[in-house]
Amino acid sequence: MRKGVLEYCILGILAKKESYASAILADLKDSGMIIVEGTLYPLLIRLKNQGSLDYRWEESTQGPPRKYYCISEDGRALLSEMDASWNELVETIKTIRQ
Amino acid sequence: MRKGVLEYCILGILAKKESYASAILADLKDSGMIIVEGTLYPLLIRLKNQGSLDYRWEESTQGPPRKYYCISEDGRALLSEMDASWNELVETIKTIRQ
DNA sequence: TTTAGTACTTTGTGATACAAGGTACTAAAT
DNA sequence: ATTTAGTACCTTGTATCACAAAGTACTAAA
Repeated sequence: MRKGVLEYCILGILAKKESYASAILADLKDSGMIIVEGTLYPLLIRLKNQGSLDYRWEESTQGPPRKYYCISEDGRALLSEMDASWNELVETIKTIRQ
Repeated sequence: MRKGVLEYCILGILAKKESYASAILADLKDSGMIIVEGTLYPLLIRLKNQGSLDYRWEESTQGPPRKYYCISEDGRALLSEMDASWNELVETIKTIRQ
Protein backbone atom coordinates (compact mmCIF):
# COMPACT_ATOMS: atom_id res chain seq x y z
CA MET A 1 0.00 0.00 0.00
CA ARG A 2 2.81 2.41 0.84
CA LYS A 3 4.97 1.24 -2.02
CA GLY A 4 6.48 4.01 -4.08
CA VAL A 5 5.49 6.64 -1.55
CA LEU A 6 8.63 6.30 0.51
CA GLU A 7 10.75 8.28 -1.91
CA TYR A 8 8.23 11.08 -1.63
CA CYS A 9 8.38 10.98 2.17
CA ILE A 10 12.19 11.06 2.25
CA LEU A 11 12.32 14.06 -0.08
CA GLY A 12 9.61 15.74 1.98
CA ILE A 13 11.55 15.26 5.20
CA LEU A 14 14.84 16.45 3.69
CA ALA A 15 13.11 19.46 2.15
CA LYS A 16 12.53 20.77 5.67
CA LYS A 17 16.02 20.20 7.02
CA GLU A 18 19.09 18.12 6.30
CA SER A 19 19.35 14.87 8.21
CA TYR A 20 21.00 11.46 8.39
CA ALA A 21 19.60 7.97 7.98
CA SER A 22 19.03 7.03 11.62
CA ALA A 23 17.29 10.34 12.33
CA ILE A 24 15.14 9.99 9.20
CA LEU A 25 14.07 6.54 10.40
CA ALA A 26 13.01 8.09 13.70
CA ASP A 27 11.12 10.90 11.92
CA LEU A 28 9.27 8.41 9.73
CA LYS A 29 8.40 6.34 12.78
CA ASP A 30 6.98 9.41 14.51
CA SER A 31 4.90 10.19 11.43
CA GLY A 32 3.46 6.68 11.51
CA MET A 33 5.52 5.08 8.78
CA ILE A 34 7.76 2.28 9.95
CA ILE A 35 10.52 1.21 7.61
CA VAL A 36 13.79 -0.58 8.15
CA GLU A 37 17.42 0.34 7.53
CA GLY A 38 17.79 -2.05 4.62
CA THR A 39 15.07 -0.11 2.84
CA LEU A 40 16.28 3.40 3.60
CA TYR A 41 19.99 3.17 2.85
CA PRO A 42 19.66 1.94 -0.73
CA LEU A 43 16.94 4.55 -1.31
CA LEU A 44 19.16 7.40 -0.11
CA ILE A 45 22.01 6.16 -2.30
CA ARG A 46 19.67 5.94 -5.28
CA LEU A 47 18.34 9.47 -4.73
CA LYS A 48 21.91 10.75 -4.38
CA ASN A 49 23.03 8.97 -7.57
CA GLN A 50 20.15 10.42 -9.57
CA GLY A 51 21.02 13.91 -8.31
CA SER A 52 18.04 14.56 -6.03
CA LEU A 53 20.18 14.65 -2.89
CA ASP A 54 23.65 15.73 -1.79
CA TYR A 55 25.47 14.70 1.35
CA ARG A 56 28.38 15.57 3.60
CA TRP A 57 30.05 13.70 6.44
CA GLU A 58 29.88 15.12 9.92
CA GLU A 59 31.68 13.91 13.03
CA SER A 60 29.50 12.90 15.97
CA THR A 61 30.44 13.02 19.63
CA GLN A 62 28.06 10.12 20.24
CA GLY A 63 29.45 7.48 17.87
CA PRO A 64 30.59 7.06 14.30
CA PRO A 65 30.41 9.94 11.79
CA ARG A 66 27.04 10.73 10.24
CA LYS A 67 26.21 11.12 6.57
CA TYR A 68 24.02 14.23 6.41
CA TYR A 69 21.79 14.36 3.35
CA CYS A 70 20.18 17.51 1.99
CA ILE A 71 17.85 17.99 -0.95
CA SER A 72 19.24 19.44 -4.19
CA GLU A 73 17.65 21.79 -6.72
CA ASP A 74 16.72 18.76 -8.84
CA GLY A 75 15.30 17.13 -5.74
CA ARG A 76 13.03 20.10 -5.08
CA ALA A 77 11.79 19.97 -8.66
CA LEU A 78 11.10 16.24 -8.31
CA LEU A 79 9.31 16.87 -5.03
CA SER A 80 6.99 19.37 -6.74
CA GLU A 81 6.12 16.81 -9.38
CA MET A 82 5.49 14.28 -6.66
CA ASP A 83 3.17 16.69 -4.85
CA ALA A 84 1.14 16.92 -8.04
CA SER A 85 1.11 13.15 -8.61
CA TRP A 86 0.16 12.52 -5.01
CA ASN A 87 -2.70 14.99 -5.06
CA GLU A 88 -3.99 13.45 -8.27
CA LEU A 89 -3.86 10.01 -6.72
CA VAL A 90 -5.73 11.18 -3.64
CA GLU A 91 -8.44 12.64 -5.89
CA THR A 92 -8.62 9.45 -7.93
CA ILE A 93 -9.14 7.35 -4.84
CA LYS A 94 -11.75 9.81 -3.55
CA THR A 95 -13.65 9.34 -6.81
CA ILE A 96 -13.48 5.58 -6.64
CA ARG A 97 -14.47 5.38 -2.96
CA GLN A 98 -17.06 8.18 -3.34
CA MET B 1 3.87 6.17 -6.73
CA ARG B 2 0.63 4.30 -7.34
CA LYS B 3 2.19 0.99 -6.45
CA GLY B 4 0.20 -1.16 -4.09
CA VAL B 5 -2.86 1.05 -4.42
CA LEU B 6 -4.25 -0.79 -7.40
CA GLU B 7 -5.66 -3.63 -5.34
CA TYR B 8 -7.54 -1.04 -3.30
CA CYS B 9 -8.93 0.58 -6.46
CA ILE B 10 -10.10 -2.74 -7.90
CA LEU B 11 -11.88 -3.69 -4.71
CA GLY B 12 -13.39 -0.21 -4.56
CA ILE B 13 -14.75 -0.49 -8.08
CA LEU B 14 -16.12 -3.99 -7.55
CA ALA B 15 -17.72 -2.92 -4.26
CA LYS B 16 -20.05 -0.69 -6.26
CA LYS B 17 -21.04 -3.21 -8.92
CA GLU B 18 -19.78 -6.42 -10.44
CA SER B 19 -17.72 -6.03 -13.60
CA TYR B 20 -15.25 -7.68 -15.94
CA ALA B 21 -11.64 -6.90 -16.72
CA SER B 22 -12.04 -4.81 -19.85
CA ALA B 23 -14.74 -2.68 -18.23
CA ILE B 24 -12.64 -2.24 -15.08
CA LEU B 25 -9.77 -1.02 -17.25
CA ALA B 26 -12.10 1.57 -18.78
CA ASP B 27 -13.37 2.64 -15.33
CA LEU B 28 -9.83 3.09 -14.05
CA LYS B 29 -8.92 5.08 -17.13
CA ASP B 30 -11.90 7.38 -16.54
CA SER B 31 -10.82 7.87 -12.94
CA GLY B 32 -7.36 8.90 -14.12
CA MET B 33 -5.47 5.68 -13.47
CA ILE B 34 -4.12 4.02 -16.56
CA ILE B 35 -3.06 0.41 -16.20
CA VAL B 36 -2.60 -2.40 -18.69
CA GLU B 37 -4.16 -5.81 -19.11
CA GLY B 38 -1.03 -7.65 -18.02
CA THR B 39 -1.31 -5.89 -14.67
CA LEU B 40 -5.02 -6.33 -14.08
CA TYR B 41 -5.57 -9.97 -14.98
CA PRO B 42 -3.01 -11.43 -12.56
CA LEU B 43 -4.32 -9.10 -9.88
CA LEU B 44 -7.91 -10.29 -10.33
CA ILE B 45 -6.77 -13.89 -10.24
CA ARG B 46 -4.80 -13.24 -7.07
CA LEU B 47 -7.76 -11.53 -5.36
CA LYS B 48 -9.99 -14.43 -6.40
CA ASN B 49 -7.51 -17.01 -5.10
CA GLN B 50 -7.24 -15.30 -1.72
CA GLY B 51 -11.04 -15.20 -1.43
CA SER B 52 -11.66 -11.46 -1.84
CA LEU B 53 -13.54 -11.90 -5.12
CA ASP B 54 -15.86 -14.37 -6.80
CA TYR B 55 -16.64 -14.64 -10.47
CA ARG B 56 -19.08 -16.11 -12.96
CA TRP B 57 -18.96 -16.43 -16.73
CA GLU B 58 -21.50 -14.56 -18.80
CA GLU B 59 -22.11 -14.82 -22.54
CA SER B 60 -21.71 -11.64 -24.55
CA THR B 61 -23.43 -10.79 -27.81
CA GLN B 62 -20.44 -8.62 -28.73
CA GLY B 63 -17.59 -11.13 -28.56
CA PRO B 64 -16.21 -13.83 -26.30
CA PRO B 65 -17.74 -14.58 -22.89
CA ARG B 66 -16.95 -12.24 -20.03
CA LYS B 67 -15.67 -13.16 -16.59
CA TYR B 68 -17.75 -11.05 -14.21
CA TYR B 69 -16.10 -10.47 -10.85
CA CYS B 70 -17.89 -9.42 -7.68
CA ILE B 71 -16.57 -8.67 -4.23
CA SER B 72 -16.99 -11.29 -1.48
CA GLU B 73 -17.64 -10.85 2.23
CA ASP B 74 -13.92 -11.24 2.87
CA GLY B 75 -13.28 -8.70 0.16
CA ARG B 76 -15.50 -6.14 1.87
CA ALA B 77 -13.69 -6.69 5.14
CA LEU B 78 -10.34 -6.23 3.39
CA LEU B 79 -11.63 -3.10 1.72
CA SER B 80 -12.54 -1.63 5.12
CA GLU B 81 -9.04 -2.29 6.37
CA MET B 82 -7.66 -0.67 3.25
CA ASP B 83 -9.83 2.39 3.78
CA ALA B 84 -8.26 2.74 7.22
CA SER B 85 -4.72 2.19 5.92
CA TRP B 86 -5.24 4.64 3.09
CA ASN B 87 -6.61 7.35 5.38
CA GLU B 88 -3.66 6.87 7.71
CA LEU B 89 -1.26 7.18 4.81
CA VAL B 90 -2.93 10.36 3.61
CA GLU B 91 -2.60 11.82 7.11
CA THR B 92 1.04 10.77 7.34
CA ILE B 93 1.87 12.50 4.07
CA LYS B 94 -0.05 15.58 5.18
CA THR B 95 2.11 15.71 8.29
CA ILE B 96 5.32 15.33 6.34
CA ARG B 97 4.38 17.90 3.69
CA GLN B 98 2.81 20.23 6.27
C1' DT C 1 -11.70 -16.46 -45.84
C1' DT C 2 -9.52 -12.82 -44.04
C1' DT C 3 -9.63 -8.84 -40.98
C1' DA C 4 -11.06 -6.22 -36.98
C1' DG C 5 -12.78 -6.07 -32.48
C1' DT C 6 -13.35 -7.90 -27.92
C1' DA C 7 -11.72 -10.53 -24.09
C1' DC C 8 -8.90 -13.52 -21.31
C1' DT C 9 -4.03 -15.32 -20.23
C1' DT C 10 1.02 -16.05 -19.74
C1' DT C 11 6.04 -15.09 -19.65
C1' DG C 12 9.90 -12.31 -18.78
C1' DT C 13 11.79 -8.10 -16.67
C1' DG C 14 12.66 -4.03 -13.59
C1' DA C 15 11.81 -1.72 -9.34
C1' DT C 16 10.50 -1.45 -4.47
C1' DA C 17 10.75 -2.94 0.15
C1' DC C 18 11.96 -6.37 3.62
C1' DA C 19 14.82 -9.81 6.24
C1' DA C 20 18.98 -10.76 7.75
C1' DG C 21 23.56 -10.19 8.33
C1' DG C 22 27.95 -7.49 8.29
C1' DT C 23 31.41 -3.53 9.24
C1' DA C 24 33.11 0.10 12.14
C1' DC C 25 33.44 3.80 15.50
C1' DT C 26 32.80 5.44 20.61
C1' DA C 27 32.03 5.03 25.45
C1' DA C 28 31.03 2.61 29.53
C1' DA C 29 31.47 -1.60 32.28
C1' DT C 30 34.15 -5.45 33.73
C1' DA D 1 42.93 -4.00 28.67
C1' DT D 2 39.08 -6.22 27.02
C1' DT D 3 34.39 -6.87 26.53
C1' DT D 4 29.77 -5.01 25.88
C1' DA D 5 26.39 -1.71 24.39
C1' DG D 6 25.07 1.89 21.50
C1' DT D 7 25.16 4.29 17.21
C1' DA D 8 25.63 4.40 12.32
C1' DC D 9 26.42 2.88 7.70
C1' DC D 10 26.18 -0.87 4.06
C1' DT D 11 25.19 -5.32 1.37
C1' DT D 12 22.95 -9.61 -0.24
C1' DG D 13 19.10 -12.38 -1.16
C1' DT D 14 14.12 -12.66 -1.70
C1' DA D 15 9.12 -11.54 -2.54
C1' DT D 16 5.87 -8.70 -4.65
C1' DC D 17 4.01 -5.34 -7.88
C1' DA D 18 3.47 -3.50 -12.29
C1' DC D 19 4.73 -3.32 -17.11
C1' DA D 20 5.92 -4.94 -21.87
C1' DA D 21 5.08 -8.06 -25.06
C1' DA D 22 3.19 -11.87 -27.01
C1' DG D 23 -0.37 -15.48 -27.28
C1' DT D 24 -5.20 -17.73 -27.47
C1' DA D 25 -9.95 -17.61 -28.73
C1' DC D 26 -14.57 -16.05 -29.86
C1' DT D 27 -17.71 -13.00 -32.98
C1' DA D 28 -18.97 -10.17 -36.79
C1' DA D 29 -18.16 -7.67 -40.85
C1' DA D 30 -15.63 -7.08 -45.29
